[in-house]
Amino acid sequence: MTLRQPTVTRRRKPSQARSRQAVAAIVDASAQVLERRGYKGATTNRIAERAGVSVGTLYQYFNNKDEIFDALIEQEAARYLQALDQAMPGTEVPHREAIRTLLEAAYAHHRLVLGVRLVMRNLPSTAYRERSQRIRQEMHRLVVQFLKARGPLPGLDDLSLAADVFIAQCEGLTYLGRISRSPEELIDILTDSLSRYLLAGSET
Amino acid sequence: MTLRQPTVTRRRKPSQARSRQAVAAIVDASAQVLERRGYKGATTNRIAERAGVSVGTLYQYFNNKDEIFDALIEQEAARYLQALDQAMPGTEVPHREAIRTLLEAAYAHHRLVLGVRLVMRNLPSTAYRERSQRIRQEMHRLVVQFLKARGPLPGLDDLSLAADVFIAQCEGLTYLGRISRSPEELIDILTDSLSRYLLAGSET
DNA sequence: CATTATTATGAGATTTCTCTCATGTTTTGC
DNA sequence: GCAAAACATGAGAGAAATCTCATAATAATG
Repeated sequence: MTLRQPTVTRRRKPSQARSRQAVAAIVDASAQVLERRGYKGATTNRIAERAGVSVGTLYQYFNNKDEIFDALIEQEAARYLQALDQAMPGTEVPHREAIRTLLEAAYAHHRLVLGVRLVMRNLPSTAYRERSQRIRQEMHRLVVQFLKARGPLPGLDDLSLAADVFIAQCEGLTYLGRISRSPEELIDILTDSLSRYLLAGSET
Repeated sequence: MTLRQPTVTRRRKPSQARSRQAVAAIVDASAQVLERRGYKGATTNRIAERAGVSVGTLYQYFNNKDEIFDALIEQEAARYLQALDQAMPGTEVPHREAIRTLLEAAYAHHRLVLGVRLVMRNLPSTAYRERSQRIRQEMHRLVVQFLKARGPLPGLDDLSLAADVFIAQCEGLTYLGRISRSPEELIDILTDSLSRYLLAGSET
């Protein structure tokens, strides 16, 4: 009997520009198809078609369908955190405006975050938790850093707690965004809510 | 050419207690399998097995797999809203405690809400939006009613807006619940955040 | 410009799931 | 207690998706 290696990468690794482009197109296409047709409708053939390559090409670089989604998760998580990091306002910006800026950055990614999360729920639950936790921890770190940079806020002793409230708001923003008010309005009201929470003791 | 009726119910309708029990078991099983294996792993055979019936029985009452999830969505949405409605505290309860009570009710359902939402995202997008919107509207109505019953809150002119903030918090709670802090702690901090927002102008 | 390495292709073999149907069991009605 | 109606079963037909492989095209190398 032949022993099966776990998660063998028996696939080609792209070395030329052409193939790297193909891989990128496939991952991006997977996000689009996912968005349009849901998990059920996101077949490998459709993804390949949308990416403008053949299924064969797809399977040159991915062992199976879920590996594509794996790559998508990694990519989007990285992009999301990077966007937040870059949007991080300096201390010269007033608190309220700084909060709004971060919320805007979070909102800009909400569609993809949703798609990614949908996929993650279809992963084995351990892998899902591990990934979620990693992303969330990184986001938590960013927000704590943001709050800390703003100096001591009166009435806010536990920054870790405050960061969780912030993240909870971003989550809410993400989901409400699909159905109710307009993006601008949503960001308005959540800026308001968070300002009241974080700046309850201050005057600005 | 034969015209195909849209959504024909060519299935049996349960009339005996036995079959009604089977249908309920199937719907409940679908939620469990969904939770454990994700959308992809929720096959009709597995759902039937978990429900303790045969696939044949399953197809006596449902035209196809998605109809099971349809029933699940209806059931869980109804239960969720009903739970919120029943948990609605009277006006004798202090504001802060009343807020906590509602958040607890919302949290108690978060797992199922998550599962249901996962399914909904795999439905055709129009059906998805329509349902989401209906559920959200009902929830919005409940929260506005709650806020209105509590008399005029200083500094809160737009109750509809406040309700959206409330719902956003519930969403956040739901999602954070999977990964970070303990439920009790989460409810604590969100009670805090919401109290600060809703009661910013009052003294209680 | 010939040789080799890399990449691309898509028909279809294989796998997996959905759903049917012929048959058997239980309940109801009389 | 018997006929009819309702219900249950699960092997497997049919449908649908995943993934392979033999072949061809393109790029790199020297």
